[in-house]
Amino acid sequence: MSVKIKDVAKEANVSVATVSRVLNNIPLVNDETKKRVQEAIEKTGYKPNAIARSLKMQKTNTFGIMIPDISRPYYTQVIRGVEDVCNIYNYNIILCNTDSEPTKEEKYFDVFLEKQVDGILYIGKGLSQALINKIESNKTPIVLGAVNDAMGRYHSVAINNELAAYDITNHLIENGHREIAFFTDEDEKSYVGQERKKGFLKALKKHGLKENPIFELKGKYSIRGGYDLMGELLTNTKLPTAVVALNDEMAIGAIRKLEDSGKKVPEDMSVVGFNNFQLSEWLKPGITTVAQPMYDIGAICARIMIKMLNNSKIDEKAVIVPHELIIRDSVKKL
Amino acid sequence: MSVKIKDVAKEANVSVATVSRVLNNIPLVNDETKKRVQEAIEKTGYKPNAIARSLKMQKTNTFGIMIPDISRPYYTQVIRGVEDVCNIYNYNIILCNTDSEPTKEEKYFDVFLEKQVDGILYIGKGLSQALINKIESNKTPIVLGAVNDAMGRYHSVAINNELAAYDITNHLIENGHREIAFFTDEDEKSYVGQERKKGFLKALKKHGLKENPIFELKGKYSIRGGYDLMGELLTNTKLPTAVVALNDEMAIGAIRKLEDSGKKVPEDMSVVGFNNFQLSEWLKPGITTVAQPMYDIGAICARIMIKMLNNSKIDEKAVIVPHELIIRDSVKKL
DNA sequence: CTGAAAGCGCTTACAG
DNA sequence: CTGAAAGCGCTTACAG
Repeated sequence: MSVKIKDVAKEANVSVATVSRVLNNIPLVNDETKKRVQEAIEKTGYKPNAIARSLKMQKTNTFGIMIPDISRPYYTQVIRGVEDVCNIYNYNIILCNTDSEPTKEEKYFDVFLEKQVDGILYIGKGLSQALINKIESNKTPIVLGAVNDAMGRYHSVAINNELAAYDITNHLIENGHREIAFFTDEDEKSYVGQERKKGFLKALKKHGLKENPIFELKGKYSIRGGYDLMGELLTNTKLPTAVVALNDEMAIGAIRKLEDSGKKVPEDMSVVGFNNFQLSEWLKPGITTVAQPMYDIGAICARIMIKMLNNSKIDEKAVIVPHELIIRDSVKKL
Repeated sequence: MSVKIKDVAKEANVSVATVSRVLNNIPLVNDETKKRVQEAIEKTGYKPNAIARSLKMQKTNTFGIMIPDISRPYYTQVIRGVEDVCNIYNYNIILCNTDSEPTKEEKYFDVFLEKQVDGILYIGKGLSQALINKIESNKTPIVLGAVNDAMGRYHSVAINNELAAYDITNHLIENGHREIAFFTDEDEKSYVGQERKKGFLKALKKHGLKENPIFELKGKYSIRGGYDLMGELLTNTKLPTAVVALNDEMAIGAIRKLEDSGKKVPEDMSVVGFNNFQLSEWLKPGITTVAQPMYDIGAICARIMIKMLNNSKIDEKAVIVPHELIIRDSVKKL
């Protein structure tokens, strides 16, 4: 049996109330009593029971965080950011992989409530209506990472996805590209996918270019996904001179397929990605991409959450973090 | 205010004991009463409070898991394995990044105890003496993932690291390599590093080859680390024909440095890695490596933990999962 | 400055 | 089959 506060109290010859006070650094304890209690704690090897404390305090110092898939490097960095600030403020996190499936998101939301988390961090493609209903019928604070809330109801931290897509498309156009393919998410409801599509189209429009529907391909956010999509694209008789892939893994797959088909990047086709995957700088060709401050997104989410719990004032509801166009070698100047 | 078991009881006109019984599927409840309670639960939208339950039951259904760094892909897969089986059995996990630093490991161990986790999963380079002391003065079950316990005290799940290193070194030797460099961990205490070194030396010895201390270089388990190490290696006047890097990221970095120095892989030097990093098959050249079943390691760890908590019999203390030599294009036959 | 007591939201042995 | 009550290990308002 482990030692309880009662045991410490007995050892120190005081009441449990007093022990609790020294544990929580409540000032009005006599210095000598305090020392006696501290010695008793030391001697007994007492460790407070966080569960009991949570029940009494109605606060668990735990966040629930849902992400699509922890084995994807993008999310992994976000989580590290969250963890690092959580550690500073003594919060723990419960992690759930949703695979971006709304039913899993809903299930885990309920799990979080049962576990009495103090706040929920949502990272995913966007809130389903069912999830919004759950959020609304509940007072648990929520913050969104890597997505914005289209309606501006909840706190969020993300880059400006539309602008990011605009920037990289613009980069292509300024390098003389006129026919540009777009490799996007197979999930039409993806908020981020939609935003980037908007930015892509806006850049086209600004330069008087028209979208070619044949060049918009939907697939998986993976190397294999990009590889397959490029396979599809190459069946066309007319080819674009460049492709915008919605993440770097897709871009890597697309490049590999091009090379396997005897084509060179960027000589025969330019390919750009998104997210600045850690490997993207090491590959040949280095991949031109848009970097997101993933670690910061996670860290800021956690900070906002903690502020909400402390009822501190939070400056802006939707925090936009800066993206950065990273130019490497996968784009040819025409 | 959220609804409590008391509110449900009132609604259904029964005692809280009865509500608790239907919640926990304890059979001896009248069918009709049961239905009334279920309706009341539905109506009030009651969700049980897991914290209160944990306090009473002395069981949190939570595992603490410590890993070096969640942003490294190797660990990320392990975690996914853990999570997936935890979900099946309704366990949650609290995650901590230790960066393989013993002081952090010790700190988080205490955090886990305070949080009353039901079990601890240790993933790291090996147990420090201080950590062992903590484990011993405590009854919380522990299982080790990706490392073995040299003394056989604790349950563990890992590949046979010595044999894996032996196999891949052997592969090099059978391809005619006689001078082989070894890129290893800068941390001498790494248990895994030591085991692999043993296997490396054993393979050398078997073929009557001698170790060349100049060719053993210590560095970081990252692309940058491999890049730098290769830079160091290349300062020698005499060069090996092959290098064994202790992970694929290191191997990728080494290859990049070779290429940046105008050398070709595998023509000028062969390079092999470890772990079968997801990108290793997509690169040119494809990297010859040893695959570990990372997801399975995590999943099995979790299953063992759960068995321990149920006092089920567990067949073996140290589970060895199979590794696999994956031959791609980074080794030249001499 | 300190202690006795209530209460956080559950579960379960006991009695009926 | 069901309920009253104790208790899990804490914190804190209240009284002294």
